[in-house]
Amino acid sequence: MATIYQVSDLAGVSLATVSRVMNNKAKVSEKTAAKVRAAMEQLGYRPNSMAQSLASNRSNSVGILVSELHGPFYGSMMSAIETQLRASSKHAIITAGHSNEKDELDGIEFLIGRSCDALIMHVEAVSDEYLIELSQGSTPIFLINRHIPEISDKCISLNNESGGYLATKSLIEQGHKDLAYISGPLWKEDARERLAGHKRALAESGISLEQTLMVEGDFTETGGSEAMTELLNKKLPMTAVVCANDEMACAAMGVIREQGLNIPDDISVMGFDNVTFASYLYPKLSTIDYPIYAMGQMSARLVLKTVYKKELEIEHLFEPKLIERHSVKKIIPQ
Amino acid sequence: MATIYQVSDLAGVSLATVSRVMNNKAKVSEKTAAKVRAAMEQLGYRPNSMAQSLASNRSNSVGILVSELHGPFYGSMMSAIETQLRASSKHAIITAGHSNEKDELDGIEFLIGRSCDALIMHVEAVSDEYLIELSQGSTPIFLINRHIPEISDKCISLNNESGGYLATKSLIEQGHKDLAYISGPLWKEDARERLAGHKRALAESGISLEQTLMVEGDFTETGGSEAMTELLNKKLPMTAVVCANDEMACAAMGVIREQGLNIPDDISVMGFDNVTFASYLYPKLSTIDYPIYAMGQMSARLVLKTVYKKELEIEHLFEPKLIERHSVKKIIPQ
DNA sequence: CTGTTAGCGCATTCAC
DNA sequence: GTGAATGCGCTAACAG
Repeated sequence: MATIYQVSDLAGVSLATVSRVMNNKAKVSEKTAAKVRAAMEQLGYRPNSMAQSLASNRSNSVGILVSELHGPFYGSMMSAIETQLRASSKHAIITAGHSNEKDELDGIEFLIGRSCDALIMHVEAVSDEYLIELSQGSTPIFLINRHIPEISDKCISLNNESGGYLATKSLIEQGHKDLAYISGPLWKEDARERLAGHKRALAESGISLEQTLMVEGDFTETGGSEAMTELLNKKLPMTAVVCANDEMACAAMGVIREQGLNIPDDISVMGFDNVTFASYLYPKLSTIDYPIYAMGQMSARLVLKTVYKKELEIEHLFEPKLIERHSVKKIIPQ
Repeated sequence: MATIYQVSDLAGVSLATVSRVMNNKAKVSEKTAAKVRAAMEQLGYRPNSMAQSLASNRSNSVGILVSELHGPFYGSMMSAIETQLRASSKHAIITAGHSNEKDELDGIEFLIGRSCDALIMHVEAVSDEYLIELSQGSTPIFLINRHIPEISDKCISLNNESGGYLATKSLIEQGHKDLAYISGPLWKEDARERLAGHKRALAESGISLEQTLMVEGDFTETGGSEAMTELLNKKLPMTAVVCANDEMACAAMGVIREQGLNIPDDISVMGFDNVTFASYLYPKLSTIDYPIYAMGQMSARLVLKTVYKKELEIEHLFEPKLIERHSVKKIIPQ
């Protein structure tokens, strides 16, 4: 790899000048600039970004921490962020936290160590206190799908409670009374919030919790299958099941069908997230739209605005909305 | 951030010694090592990886270039690689090439500029020549889903032709004669290979190409919908459609059903890739298994072996296999 | 076993 | 406008 020295040699200027034309800071006469550019071209020169960051203390790259690298939800999130960032010539460095504290901490340290100019994180295991402290540090951090009042200007979040409410509410409005609920893992905040929304809708309609079924899932397909199986085994009346995310809903649909039951005639299914494949299922899944792409984009804009001083409008709280497709049946009261 | 100097100060040793205990190279007496560790602890010292790489010319991180950050296929691939790498304390730096030459080149340069110790790439737009030349460079590169004879020791690939053959062959064996094919974008090598396999199966069974339908798709759901619609509009006899990947198969199922047709009674559907959601579709999609997780893992092992000198067994060519589920109907000859 | 001395490739004061 | 000097934080010889 050619270095800045070789370029300055070939161009017959000092390395400071080369540096200047690279970053087009300070004025350089068009004539010498041309010489330098020619030399860079000829040598196939590429600045070493490690050296750049070491010297300048910034890297034009932002660290992204997601829980997993797979799955439609994180896929959309990563895509959204990367696309938005790249449009401003910033790069994303992505790593996974696997929803456990050790890996999340590890990932955060890694990203900070790589001198990312900022971090955008979807973290679930680290504490609010830790994040608040981290936010005082020299690397700006931004949170997605998590709201911490003390640093709410750094959060992009969804009203999960409202989403949970909408889901159950719509089922009730369509005549369902015997509802089952497959929650997310309750140590996760969003899972708790969605459940809270569910309970609010129930309470509002005078349906007591006791007369409903609930199983704790884990947001994965495997967990969804197990939960649905457990629910069915209870042999209790149930005309609809609301799932705390689409992956579980999808798996639930599978086991319902394996039991010879029809969706939505025997059991209606409601999801949450509105991931890409929700509309490709059969029947098409009714769900709650989680505007993760827009939120990912917004988090990148937040970074662009805060760290790189671009003029941008920011929205911190997003609202979910109901998407009615074909997995829910309207019950005619008899 | 604390630097190595502050640590050496506090511990009362030279910075060389601090460096030694960090990398536990060379022998350091347990006593001084303990002092150093205590100092590091106390200062919350974290080595600056930029400085480390600049000085050592290696970064303990490997660059991953995928076409997209979303989608089940790349999700599995990234997860597989990251998991395997992390088990050896190496980190992945991921970026997207968007299947176009500019972004792929850009991504490669970015990753090399970040002094990745190696690159694992799923590239489609750059030329073989470019890659061969790149492989002579100082950063080792490895290719996934692409076979270039000149550098086959750096390739982890799938026998796509065989996969294409298996798919069509199985349909023919089940009595289908009026086949339609939705290919991938034919400028992509894997799309061409899969199509070649399809043609071989056809030829072998004496079915002429003329009596089959074919439309070029683009591996996306949108493209799959359009292609299937086009196929249906031709109003020609068709008992089965084989799709060059699962995303398109999924979309094709959607439009088939919208036309009031039944799967597999009216039209059988065959996919390719066996992505996670293939088994969650209804009916469950029959497809060709692309062991992308294993291949991603293997590519990481290749890096571990070649670059980091671990003892590992490597397999370069993977074979696809037929997964029979419920989207294909056996036709009883009358 | 431990300390000293040079750079790694670049950005950034300062002078001129 | 342009060049010379200094340092970012660390590794890697080389001595001792």
